Amino acid sequence: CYEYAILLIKKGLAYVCDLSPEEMNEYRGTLTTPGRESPWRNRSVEENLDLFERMKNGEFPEGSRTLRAKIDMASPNMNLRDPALYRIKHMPHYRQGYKWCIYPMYDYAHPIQDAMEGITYSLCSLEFENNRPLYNWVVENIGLFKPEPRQIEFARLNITYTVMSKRYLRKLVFEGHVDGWDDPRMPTLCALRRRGYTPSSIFEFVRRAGIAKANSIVDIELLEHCIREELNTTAPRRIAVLDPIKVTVVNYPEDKTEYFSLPNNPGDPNAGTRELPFTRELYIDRDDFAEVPPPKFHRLKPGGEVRLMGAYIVKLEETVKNPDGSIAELRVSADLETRDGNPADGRKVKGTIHWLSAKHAATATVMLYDKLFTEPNLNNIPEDKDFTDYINPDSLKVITDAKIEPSLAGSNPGDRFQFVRTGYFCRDTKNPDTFNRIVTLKDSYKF
RNA sequence: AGGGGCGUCGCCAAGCCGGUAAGGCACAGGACUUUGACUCCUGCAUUCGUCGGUUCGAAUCCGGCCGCCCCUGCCA
Repeated sequence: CYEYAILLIKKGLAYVCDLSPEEMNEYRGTLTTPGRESPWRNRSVEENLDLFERMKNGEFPEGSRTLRAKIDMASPNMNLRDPALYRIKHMPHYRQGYKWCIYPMYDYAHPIQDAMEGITYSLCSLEFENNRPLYNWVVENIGLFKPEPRQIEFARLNITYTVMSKRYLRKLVFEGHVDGWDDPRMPTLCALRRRGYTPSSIFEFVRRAGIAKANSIVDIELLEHCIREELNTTAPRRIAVLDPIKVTVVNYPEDKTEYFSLPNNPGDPNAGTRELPFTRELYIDRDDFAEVPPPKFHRLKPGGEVRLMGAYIVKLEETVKNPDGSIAELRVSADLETRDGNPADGRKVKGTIHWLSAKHAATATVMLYDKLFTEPNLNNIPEDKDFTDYINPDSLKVITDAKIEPSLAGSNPGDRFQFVRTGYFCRDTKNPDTFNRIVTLKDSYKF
């Protein structure tokens, strides 16, 4: 950059200006009125060269002088009103230490660096559109770049219910609203990775969202759709009972253990199967039982039947309660003829629920992540509000005593599964005993 | 106010050297289902910010207006 600056000085296209920051601001004019030329604008090439050299060597204090491009103080584009190219900074240079005291401005260094790196299309976001004429000015007036780099702008990605700017993300981390840059609720790549999002699902999301110049905010549902779509074909199904209640199969022998074979992916026969132990004492999810069922409730209810996935059809016989009224245990009877199919009498059982043998189930911690904010568009909140006012208090629910099927114990950190009827989960890489919910399954059932 | 951009379905987004509105997400029905998942059908802009002009014909060309974003750092 330095050599090219010398070149521009020699061409009479750059000059050392002694205006103070305040003066320069005043000379710049306003959006509607032209600026005035600096009194130092027409120094000789020799003087400019000498002063620039001495700026570099640290002879002048910070803020005393700048190297400026000689363009047009009356330009309607403020960036072209003799922008600073170099300013003095008395800070240690990464290689020259305190012997080097000048540093180039972004607008000057950017096109040069692009050219040196062989960049032909320099992509950036919309707010740099006004800088493009200056980018081109540098490229054209240095005139030495073989493929001349070109700057092309496009709109940055925004997603509903989250923030994307570094400034905001930084605040979330530093104020402790999240556990760090890789907190699985963050939209950072390291967080998405920890959450369980695959690179391919993110690529697919970005591809479908598209690239354009309109400021926009993409529905988070599109991102979720992309990871569900991928994991539906690749994630092995497993059973986890997040909020367990005890179920006793009254007509099943106390000391018997049967193994049922469940598909790893019902949509993909090649995915194989795994064995799941069945005993008299089971766990099912609290959500799958209702003492007073809402309409169209296809799960366990008084007098009703459900299919235990991959096993028997079961009928609720009795609800045992604790003294405080809470449910202690559900007692059901199994139709032992339905192990491999439907009942001979042709009756239809609508619901299928997941279950685990109490004796065999392992315990795990499960992190249920939800949207970090309650407001879809954080760029659109009232003036007197801060974006942190909209943080979702329920963005994380920790379950410490979830029951998981035994086979999950042999999985590795980073492995992804579909917890059947619940969602997609990823074994955490930082805390291997926990599973992160990547995304829920779609659920068309409305209470 | 001067300049630079942008405005097509709830959210994205093709189309834009004129020929009569792709696709995805979301949503709503239905089929299938030992995941209320998946899959599969079906529906979802007579209209392209708006007004007017040119034309046999305009989202596409022309003009006015409206709305939103960016620009007055020796930040990036």
